Amino acid sequence: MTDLLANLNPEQLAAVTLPAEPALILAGAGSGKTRVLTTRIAWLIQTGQVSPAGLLAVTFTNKAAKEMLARLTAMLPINTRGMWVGTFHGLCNRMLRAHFRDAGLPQGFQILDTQDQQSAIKRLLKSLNVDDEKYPPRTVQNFINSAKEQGLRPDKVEAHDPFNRRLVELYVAYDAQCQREGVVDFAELLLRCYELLTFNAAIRDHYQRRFSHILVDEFQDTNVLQYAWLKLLAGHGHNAAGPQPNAVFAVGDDDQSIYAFRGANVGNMTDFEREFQVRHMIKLEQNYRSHGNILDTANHLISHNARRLGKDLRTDAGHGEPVRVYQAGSDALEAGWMVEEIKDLIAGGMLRSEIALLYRSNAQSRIIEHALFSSGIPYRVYGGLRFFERAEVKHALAYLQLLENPENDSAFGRVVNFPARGIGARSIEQLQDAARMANCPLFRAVAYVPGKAGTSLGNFARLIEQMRADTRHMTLPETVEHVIHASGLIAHYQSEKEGQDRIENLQELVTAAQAFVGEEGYRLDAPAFALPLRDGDAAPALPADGEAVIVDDAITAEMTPIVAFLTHASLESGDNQAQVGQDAVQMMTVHAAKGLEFNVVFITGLEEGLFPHENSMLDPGGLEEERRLMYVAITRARQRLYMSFAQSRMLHGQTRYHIRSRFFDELPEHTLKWLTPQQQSYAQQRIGTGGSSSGGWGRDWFKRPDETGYTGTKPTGGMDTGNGYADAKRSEKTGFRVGQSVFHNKFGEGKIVALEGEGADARAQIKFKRHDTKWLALGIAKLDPID
DNA sequence: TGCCGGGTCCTTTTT
DNA sequence: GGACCCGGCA
Repeated sequence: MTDLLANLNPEQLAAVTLPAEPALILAGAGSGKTRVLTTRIAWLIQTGQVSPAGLLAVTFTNKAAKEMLARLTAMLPINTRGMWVGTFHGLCNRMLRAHFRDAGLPQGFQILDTQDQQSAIKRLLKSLNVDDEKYPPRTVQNFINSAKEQGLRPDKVEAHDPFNRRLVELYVAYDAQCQREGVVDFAELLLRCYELLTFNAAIRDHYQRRFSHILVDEFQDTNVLQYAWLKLLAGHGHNAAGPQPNAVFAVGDDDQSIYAFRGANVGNMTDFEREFQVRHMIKLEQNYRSHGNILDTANHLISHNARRLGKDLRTDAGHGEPVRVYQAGSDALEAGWMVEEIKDLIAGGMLRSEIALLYRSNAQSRIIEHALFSSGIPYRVYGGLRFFERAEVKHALAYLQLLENPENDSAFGRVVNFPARGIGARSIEQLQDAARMANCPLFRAVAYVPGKAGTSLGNFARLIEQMRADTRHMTLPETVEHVIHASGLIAHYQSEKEGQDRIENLQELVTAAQAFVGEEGYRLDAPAFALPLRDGDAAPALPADGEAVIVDDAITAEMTPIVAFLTHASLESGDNQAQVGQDAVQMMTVHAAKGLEFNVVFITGLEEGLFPHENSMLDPGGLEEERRLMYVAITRARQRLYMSFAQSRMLHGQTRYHIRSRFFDELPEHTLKWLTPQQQSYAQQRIGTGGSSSGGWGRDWFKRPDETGYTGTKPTGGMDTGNGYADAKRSEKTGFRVGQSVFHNKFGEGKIVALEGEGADARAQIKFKRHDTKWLALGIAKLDPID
């Protein structure tokens, strides 16, 4: 045990060895957060306070879960298989698989990823003849997901206007469609599981008794529903199984909350503190990653945020180098400068993989890639399409889905005519009519379509039936192999000139299936264990501590290997790129960099409108989130940090002129070293600003703020600044607020960018999706709020 | 049925 | 600038 706790600093030690009570650990960047979390688990087990089966640890990403398990195995000689360590979605999936009947789901329910969900919604809108100008699939999707993430079923969603009432109707129809087809989207996994625990006392009691310790990683990123789910499992409040709620050990950093835009609620941290009457709050402020100048820069910046729990990172590492700041004439020059710097670094012995190039938005990567490519520096771009999201892979998976579940109309629609087999839009329409008449899935409606269309559809149905028969006794990898050939996918891509990569990906899918079978130990002859808490069980058979593995195997046995593999594919979309292993410069968005660290970090494109992003100003608190994002970016660096910005940049096909980011005005002077003079050189001016002169935020961009009196708070133009709360006040006068989405009968959907005047003079500037940005008089224009 | 061209959109993203 | 979607045409 002494081994386990050796080398922890006093705060870490205190956190690891806290008593079994609610605790909140404020873990700053680079403060050894994962170490504390895993050591805590190991310590709890080793001291006999809990068995591996009696704790639940939840993370956001599969990567984090795997990392935790790997470190745990290194610390303790235990079998981590069957332990409840995973992502929110993974753990909910597991519970739903075990209790599928109680959850009202079919046994082999399939999981929709974001793409699948979008196409399901498109299909729904089409079948209901909904005007997709007024109700774009994206809008409907966001509406449904955000409702679910707040734990709201359609009957609980407040809708005060016709637009929202219609959205609620669509939400109802969408859920019905999913239920009919036996599919579940990501948010549904969580909501369904939450409802399972809410409405089924026996199951709730079971898990509440079982998980005496609950550990949560990245707690600042939890949304309302996830927090509610945790409260249920913890036995907090009136639903408690026993007098004592289970010990929730939440680790998070409010300063690194960068996912509010997708529903994360930092407020969960203070709510948790209050609702669980947290007596143990420990701050981990000792940073083991970055040099002093880098930390000072980060601390200084983040101190400009008003809403913080408060925390200051410190290091023993010494000041180190200053933060280097570079002003470039253009985005191309910025990239060119970076390439030169990188060459020097590499020449000086720096590993390429220890150099990270960060940017705010993906669109910025292209020009940097171009520069790196031209000078022959190997690089790797993170983000973008992942393995299981590729079209050809999705096609193959759709065939597998259809083998398993012929009711899955999404899968049917995806591959009925892919590869092309003469089934066109008209045949599909006939089929849909038939399905509607007979009130059955498309697959079964095939029998009711007469004539030529019926014949080609019949051939397709027979193809699927044949595949199902042929693969009945095959292993999973054999099945995948068979399907990619028998479906005609391989042949199709062979005839396509650009098809070679796709064929390789399909082969890779077979390999993935092999790896999956190997890892998960799926055997077709797996003994079927009885599940606890199944229908008809008089007394729920609660697995005693230590029997976690049995439950896990039971779930495995309930799922066919195909369902298990499909689930794996949806919940874990795979790696992005094949070229792992090579020593390459790392390129990614700041969001993607969270949790990573590098010796050298370049933060690029630090310009007003880009970083902070102009759209962030529409949300209340948006600027603070951008600042946290910047904080995350800075704290990725160990030894050397560069920051750069360009005076002109190609954006959306237009040259735009930006002033440098206001964040520069929030950094301490003494940690920065400007590599460029304040005035750009003549040569830079010529290359950088050549041609266009439109757009921009004004004419002072080429001067430092101290010369112009520019305070860094207000660029010209309609962009609102500051905290966004001022606008919330204005809404009392006009009934509208900045950032609000509205619908106009003529111009369609838009977002309010600015408001001015009051009463009869009140005007709103609205950025319309399908039209230009316009000023409209609120007394005259009829605007419907749509959010 | 399938291909081409025009129109439109464009922050961040995990599951 | 570029990806993606849809509509029109061969």
